[in-house]
Amino acid sequence: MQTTSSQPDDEAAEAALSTRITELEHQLSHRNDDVVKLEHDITKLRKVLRQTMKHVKNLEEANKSEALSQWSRASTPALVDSLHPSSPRPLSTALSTAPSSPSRVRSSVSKQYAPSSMSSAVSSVSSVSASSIGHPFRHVCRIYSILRRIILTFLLLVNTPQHMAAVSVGPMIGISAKPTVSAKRCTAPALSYEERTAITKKNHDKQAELDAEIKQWFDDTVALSKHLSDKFGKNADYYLNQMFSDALKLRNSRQPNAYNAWSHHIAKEANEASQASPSNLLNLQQEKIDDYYDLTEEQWEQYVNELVDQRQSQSTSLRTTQRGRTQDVNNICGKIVDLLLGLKQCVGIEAFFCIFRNSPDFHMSPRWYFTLEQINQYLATMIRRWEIDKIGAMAEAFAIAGCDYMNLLRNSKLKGAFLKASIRNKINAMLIKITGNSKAVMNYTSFESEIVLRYQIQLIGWTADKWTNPSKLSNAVAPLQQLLDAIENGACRFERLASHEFTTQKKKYDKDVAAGRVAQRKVRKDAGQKRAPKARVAESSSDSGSDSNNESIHPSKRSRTGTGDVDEIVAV
DNA sequence: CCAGTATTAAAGTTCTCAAC
DNA sequence: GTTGAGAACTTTAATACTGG
Repeated sequence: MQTTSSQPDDEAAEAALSTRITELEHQLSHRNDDVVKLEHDITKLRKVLRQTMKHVKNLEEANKSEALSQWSRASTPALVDSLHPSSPRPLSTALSTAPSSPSRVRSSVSKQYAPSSMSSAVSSVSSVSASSIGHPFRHVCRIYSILRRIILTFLLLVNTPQHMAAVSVGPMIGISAKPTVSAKRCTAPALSYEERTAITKKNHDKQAELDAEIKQWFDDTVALSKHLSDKFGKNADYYLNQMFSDALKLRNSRQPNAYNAWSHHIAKEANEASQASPSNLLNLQQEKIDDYYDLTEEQWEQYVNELVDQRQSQSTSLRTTQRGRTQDVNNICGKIVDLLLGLKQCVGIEAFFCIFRNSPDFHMSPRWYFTLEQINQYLATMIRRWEIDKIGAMAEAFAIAGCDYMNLLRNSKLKGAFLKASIRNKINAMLIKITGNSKAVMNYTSFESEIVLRYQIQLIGWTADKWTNPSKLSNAVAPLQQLLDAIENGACRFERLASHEFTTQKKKYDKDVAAGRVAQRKVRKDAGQKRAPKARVAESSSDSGSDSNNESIHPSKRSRTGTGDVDEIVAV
């Protein structure tokens, strides 16, 4: 009987033992999984730590704040995301795009004057380590705390004055405002424990109510974006971007980081593989996130360069269609106008611009913009031939001609006039340069006395057949072009006279003057004579209109009729 | 005395015209 | 269309005068 009674006991014990073994095996397998995960995460952290130490070296040599910012942008979000492989989307994306709680809004505002990227990175890491990560990741949290200490050390390094790489200096003169005297704070009332608890509860309730209201507003907004998406097409995110980020569109684009560059690369590959429909980037990122961590630094750099090239191509490549070009012009004009008006408001400026085409393939009338219409009216009054239609047309014609003036000139007369003007301008510029006198003016008639002896310089390499004012040279193009070339390549130039050369030149000049070989400026015909009183002069001037034969009256200067060849360039 | 103004001549530039 | 001559026009410098 004992045997029969003990046998079932043994069987029960064996079954219980078997169950216990199964449970233990099950727990062990879970623990093994945890260990594998832990090892995996520790490997990733070591990799990040190595990169961090490398950045320490870089920071000692380069712009520390910039490098640190780039590092945090490139590495930290990916690191945070890596610790939540089960999350439906990367944590960094979720953190940045999820409806912000009021407390998060406050913290972001308070950190905007700190090194923002690092602050946010540290807070992200901190929040992850403190709350979200479960028991198996306790070791990871410890390593996180070490990392955080390293990051904080970086912050101190960067913010210490002797490590500043670039210093912006404010204005030398500041406007001194009346200092604000802070009011003396009242002494806090003595409250009992119950009263404090009640106040705390009241504040919490108020905050919860506010959070609920804001959440409601955000949910409504998201619902509206979905409604717009259904009604007008396009993704709902597009409308959220329109609502929240429109003002940011004028800002410069962000520097591409390695994660974004890799994302761009895999999306491009996927889209090229399946022409049918564009792939979902978030899904792609989750599927291939392990590939990202296996990349070498060279591959990171390669992907970043690829993205930079792509952006550059988008911003500067030739638009192939008329519509694309027109849209581009419209967009850029709108942005320029916005920027100028912003400057006008913020700084106090007025401005105008003219945009015109440089290719006959693109059809667009020259566009002018004035922040103030009166500027155009004033210029039209004060400047002869300020006609924006003509100026725009001339600028356009010049640009289309490849910015080569000679291509625009129809005949040798115009070409000669242009070459003479160029010669005059360049000789005047040379004279100003060698004399150091910004008001020096070339004198061809009295060149010997007014230029050579006055400034102790001489002009060598003059190629024209005779020495005279360029205006009086022949309009033949070839010799004028030869002279201009000589001036441009330095063969024709001013040179300083040595003292003995100057003495010789001076003696020769004096001799010529004595011999009457140098034409002197005529003596005024009224020199030494008393003139009529001013009142009488003014009176006779006022009568000039009725007495045009009065030779004592200075003839009124006639304005040019403006019918010359230069105006005809507009018709090109 | 000196700054401002008016007048004039000379220098420099642009335009017209006629010959080729 | 090109070229040269000269007229027409503008700019600059020199000179003289006025009035504070």
